[in-house]
Amino acid sequence: MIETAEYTETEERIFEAALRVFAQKGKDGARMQEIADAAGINKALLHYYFRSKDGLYEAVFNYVFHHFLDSFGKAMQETASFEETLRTFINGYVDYVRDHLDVMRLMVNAHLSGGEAMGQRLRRYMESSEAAPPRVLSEKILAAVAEGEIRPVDPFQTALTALSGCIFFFLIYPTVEVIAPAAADRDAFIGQRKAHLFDLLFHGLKPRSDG
Amino acid sequence: MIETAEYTETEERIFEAALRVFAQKGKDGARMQEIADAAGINKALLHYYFRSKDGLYEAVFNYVFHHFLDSFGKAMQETASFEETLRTFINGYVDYVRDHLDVMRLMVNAHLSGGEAMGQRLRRYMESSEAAPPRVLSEKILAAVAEGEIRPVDPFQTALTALSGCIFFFLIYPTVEVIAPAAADRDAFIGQRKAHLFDLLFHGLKPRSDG
DNA sequence: GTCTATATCTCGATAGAC
DNA sequence: GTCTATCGAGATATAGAC
Repeated sequence: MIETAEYTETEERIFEAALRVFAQKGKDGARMQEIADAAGINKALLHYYFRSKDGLYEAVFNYVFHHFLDSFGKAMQETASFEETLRTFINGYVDYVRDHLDVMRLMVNAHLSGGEAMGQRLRRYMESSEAAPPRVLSEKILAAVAEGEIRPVDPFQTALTALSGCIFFFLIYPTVEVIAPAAADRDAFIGQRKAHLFDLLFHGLKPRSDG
Repeated sequence: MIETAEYTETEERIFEAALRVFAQKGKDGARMQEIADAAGINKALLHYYFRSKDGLYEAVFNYVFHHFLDSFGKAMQETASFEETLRTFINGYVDYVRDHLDVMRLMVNAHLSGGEAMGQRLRRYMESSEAAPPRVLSEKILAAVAEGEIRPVDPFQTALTALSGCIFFFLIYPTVEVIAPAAADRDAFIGQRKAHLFDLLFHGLKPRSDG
């Protein structure tokens, strides 16, 4: 569920339904009829509120795009130790994706079809966004390396690995459930995932005496 | 490019084209006309070879599904040390996805729309597949933990993290290119990624004297 | 096997009653 | 604002010539 304060109740119902359908089927694969059904309204109303399918998609995408990037960057910036930074990133991202699965799915779908368009959009947005969590993590890693708090690693590659670990398993959860018996209890599995990611990354980054 | 030995030359051209289009647009979003154009043939021929759009998608999906899982499991099983296992997994997976981007995209697309169907399919297939690389890695981790070669970690979570690190960045490469200047040189970036992943995971798994 | 032409249906979008 | 009915474009699929 996304907080869409600036919309009326009906618009919000459409919005939520559209996000769900677009996220799963993609822009081309989605059907206006399916969105209308999901929203519990008539198909004509979609066009009354949002002029066209393109218009509806743009509205949903733009909202989601900012929502996703702005999620919890500030909390990241306020962390004191690197340990806290890493923990905030992992818990924050995993919780965010858990609570906004379709937001993540829509972003992934947008990457699948038309990656260049994705790049363009991001380029425009990035100029005004300093607080995207992966960027903040990257900077914190750079600082921690300089302080000797962690081993000398590539900050961007490391942030990318952390990000992957937080998101990818949600994307392939149907497969994960088949392979791992433990994944049947979703909440428990997510908890394990957070703990594992922190443990592995923290130990992987800690300086070592023996080499 | 995929090796499709059991198909004629025309069928193969269709196959490749269909994979490309289905991977980017999804099953519903794909257009038979676009596939025909990409294959350099007439639309009617698609129906001559594969009865329907559904039939074509099923053929492509089933082939890709096995191709993806069988990729290099055997090489994994033959590794001696855990260090070699990890290196084989990372290099193998990264290279495989680099060379078969659309295979990965099709699998991701299938997860986005209709995850349950994905689970069903996988469940059927898994019974006859012992060599899927993540499974082999998971077993090797379990053995290495027992031997005291690496720290006591959850084998499945660890394999999942390795897998995420090898695949996810390809999926969001358009975004990666915008954020990381280094990603403009794709080959170099992929090399860095392999090195980073091995370094971080290996150090993260190594036993430590200091706790 | 490969093409052109066409039938059939589905989807996005609009008109118009209420 | 919300509905029913419908138009017209574009999609899958087939028929039939070569």
